[in-house]
Amino acid sequence: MLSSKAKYGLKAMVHLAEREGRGPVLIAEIAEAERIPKKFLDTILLELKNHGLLSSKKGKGGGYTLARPAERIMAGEVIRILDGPLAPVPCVSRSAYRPCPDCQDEATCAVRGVMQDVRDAMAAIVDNTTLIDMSKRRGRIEPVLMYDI
Amino acid sequence: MLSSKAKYGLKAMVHLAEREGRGPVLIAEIAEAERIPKKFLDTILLELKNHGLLSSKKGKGGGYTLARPAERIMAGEVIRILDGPLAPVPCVSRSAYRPCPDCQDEATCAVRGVMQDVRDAMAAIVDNTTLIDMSKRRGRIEPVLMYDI
DNA sequence: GCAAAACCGATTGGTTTGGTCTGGACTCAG
DNA sequence: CTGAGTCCAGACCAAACCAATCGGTTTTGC
Repeated sequence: MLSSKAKYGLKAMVHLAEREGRGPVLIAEIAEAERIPKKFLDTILLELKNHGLLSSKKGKGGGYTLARPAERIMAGEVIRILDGPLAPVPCVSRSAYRPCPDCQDEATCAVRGVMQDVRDAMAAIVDNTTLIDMSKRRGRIEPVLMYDI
Repeated sequence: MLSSKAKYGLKAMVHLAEREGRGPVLIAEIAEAERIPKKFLDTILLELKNHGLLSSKKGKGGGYTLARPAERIMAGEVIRILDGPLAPVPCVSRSAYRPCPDCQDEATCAVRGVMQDVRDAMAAIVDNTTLIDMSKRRGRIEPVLMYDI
């Protein structure tokens, strides 16, 4: 299950992708537009910033911007930062392998094989979906924004 | 993340698949062989029984047996019973659709599309993997996979 | 009747989730 | 310099969830 945190993070990132090139965006604006509790979003964006996905500027005229072009930021990066490894069991994680505490022999574990397949299938999707892909796929909120000055 | 409960349930089901046709198997035997806390396994097997995946016999000479041939029991069934729906967000679940409490319009949700793909990819695997598949695969060396993380 | 075994409801202790609170640090206009 | 506007940081908290256990009860075979 995707946590609220990761869900909010993805929504916020897509929001930023859609404002790309138009300067810093306020937390408050994102929170209102995407209906995310502002204080919670605070901590989420900070975490994404500390992992290098966002840049920020303080003070008047400040806000957040994507640290890289939106077409090079993958959904999988956001999810891993906010929710941890994708892998359903730690022993099949590539980014954060750990042996499962309860099985003494990975080779004879009946569960591992199928979970490895699941992990790979999930990774194949989220690591090939960019913020732009996500934005394009959603139904447009305000077409009026296209006629921006 | 797969819960311990589902993991134990899968292991127990594969264990039963490997004893297929040889009469009821004791909880205690499964618990010892698969290194699962017995009392916990108690509740897990009961739940699987109440959902129709297992049959049981009480008293001396009792135990659990698969309610259907192992080649017709899918990993996905076990996982859904013990862990609930696969879908990362409720609004893309086929078996248990619910609107996400926080988005007021599914059509404009940026997250829904990619999560739907993830759900479908997971389902394609776990709903096409039988207990027999899991049993056959265990003990073998996993082929090196090509996905990057 | 007695022991073996599954069945069942309640409870516990720990962890995670989904936040909030309070204050600090930095930036810029005037 | 000062203060309003921002982001930054950590401690804190209630509720939910998880993993497991407890203490029994029923059913069955002999």
